[in-house]
Amino acid sequence: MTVRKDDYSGRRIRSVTIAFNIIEVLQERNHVGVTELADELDHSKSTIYSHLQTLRERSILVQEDNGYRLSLRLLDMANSVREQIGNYDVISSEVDKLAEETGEIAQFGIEEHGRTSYLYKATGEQAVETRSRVGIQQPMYSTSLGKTILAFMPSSRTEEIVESIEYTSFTSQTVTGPQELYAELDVIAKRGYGIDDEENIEGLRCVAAPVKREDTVLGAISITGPSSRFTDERIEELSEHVKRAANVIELNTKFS
Amino acid sequence: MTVRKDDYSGRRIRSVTIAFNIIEVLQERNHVGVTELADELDHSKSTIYSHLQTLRERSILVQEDNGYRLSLRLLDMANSVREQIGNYDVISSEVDKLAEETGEIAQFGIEEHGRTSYLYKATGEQAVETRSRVGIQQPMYSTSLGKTILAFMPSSRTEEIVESIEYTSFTSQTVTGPQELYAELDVIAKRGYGIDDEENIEGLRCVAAPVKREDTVLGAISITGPSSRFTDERIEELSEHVKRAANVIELNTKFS
DNA sequence: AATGCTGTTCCCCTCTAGGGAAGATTATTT
DNA sequence: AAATAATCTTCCCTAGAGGGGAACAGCATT
Repeated sequence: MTVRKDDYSGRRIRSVTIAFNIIEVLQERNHVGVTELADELDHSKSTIYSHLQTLRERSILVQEDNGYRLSLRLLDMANSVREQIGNYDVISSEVDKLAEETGEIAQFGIEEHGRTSYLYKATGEQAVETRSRVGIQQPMYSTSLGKTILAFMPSSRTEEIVESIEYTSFTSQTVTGPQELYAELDVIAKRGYGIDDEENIEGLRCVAAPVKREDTVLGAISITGPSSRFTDERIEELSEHVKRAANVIELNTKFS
Repeated sequence: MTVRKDDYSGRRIRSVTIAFNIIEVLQERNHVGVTELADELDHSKSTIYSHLQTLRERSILVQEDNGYRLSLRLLDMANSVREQIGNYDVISSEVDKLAEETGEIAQFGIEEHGRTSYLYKATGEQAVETRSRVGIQQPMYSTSLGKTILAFMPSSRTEEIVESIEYTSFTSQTVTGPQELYAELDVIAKRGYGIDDEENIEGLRCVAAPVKREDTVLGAISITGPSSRFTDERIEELSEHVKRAANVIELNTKFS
């Protein structure tokens, strides 16, 4: 297996960075004008203007009366990403089912550059609000999805990631270093599912099961809920649900 | 109302163009390497490499064993776009309903830079295959969605668009110029719904109703199907369906 | 061990692209 | 309606960004 570096080496292209800064601003707030963007990103109006024209020509954004906004073109890109991941339909339908039958939050995540990225999320009837969102990243060591993925990927890759992590304690329960994490991963590997016991967010617990494929993991599927409802017994019970869902997804992964 | 130019003036940023060329290649095919991209886009490996590192740092793409692929970050962007459009939930549920009750393809589109962009698509039981896809653009003058939107937007904007169109005949029925188009728009405005009678694709007919808001149009909702099933009577019948769906969406558009 | 792939780094030189400022256009004010 | 103040857009100058070539490094295959 090729050794991947998760640090960022090499040169950066400044104008590309500027372009994505613009896109990021537009992601948070639409109908922004040239002047406003120039002020916010600390560039001259002419610079921003040229960028906007470039992005506009590429149909990344549209110009409307009251400013620029991101275009639907991005929806097409997102679709391509979903298709490339493969098995999106099975995954989403299993996550939906899980959310419905448990009433909680169900999610599917994969590893990207040593972090957990959410591919799909469904919220059940009594689900709590969380800040997790499709497409964003979270640390691997503080989430059930991340730890579960780590526990089942080829050990060479697991080590790469574990060693490159900078550990930050989000709560008093957060794993604080490699040794502790390795121990936890062992437990998960043996038990077959991973738990997040208020390690990422105070008051929230999760259970996750890996979706395996040959000698590696495609991702993991999880359920999240408030500690009040997520007793040890309930978690064990829920672990059966996630394992079953994971299994269904695995069975539908013959090709791709 | 501000006069918008739909032609592309001003300077372009070359490196941003290169970056999006890379993204476009990656959209069609994942796990592409540096060398391959350099060949395909006709740039040196070092150039492509720097770009890839930049995009990687921005989490636009991920580097895996067998090459680069677009990251889930794009799903997050797509979500922002949907949120910015507003009323996405009502729109998608109405389109779903429409597809289900008619068994055909139902779509919702908006205008972007004088073209029709698809925001949402649902396919019913007996739906035919089409190349339309969420996020992509089609001409306004050859689609029921586009013509319907044109028919109900402020006339100043309609003119701007109609005049800037370059007319291409996709089928023998395609509208061929401004005069013909204006006449058609009049009919649509009076009738309350628009029709595409094999004007965009041979063998396909569509009906669309506008989703209005104050003095302008948010977009339009349509049903598409094979001419064999879409007799004039059926179309008139279906027009009621789309008008009803459009109305439901309108009623849910108080804010935003 | 040798060859042929990849990805990565280095350096040079050109011309890109960022910035300032002035000109257009539209909006707001009086 | 004229005047003012915002925008957006264009133009030009010049520093340094970034594209390219080539050499290097790391794997894989033979």
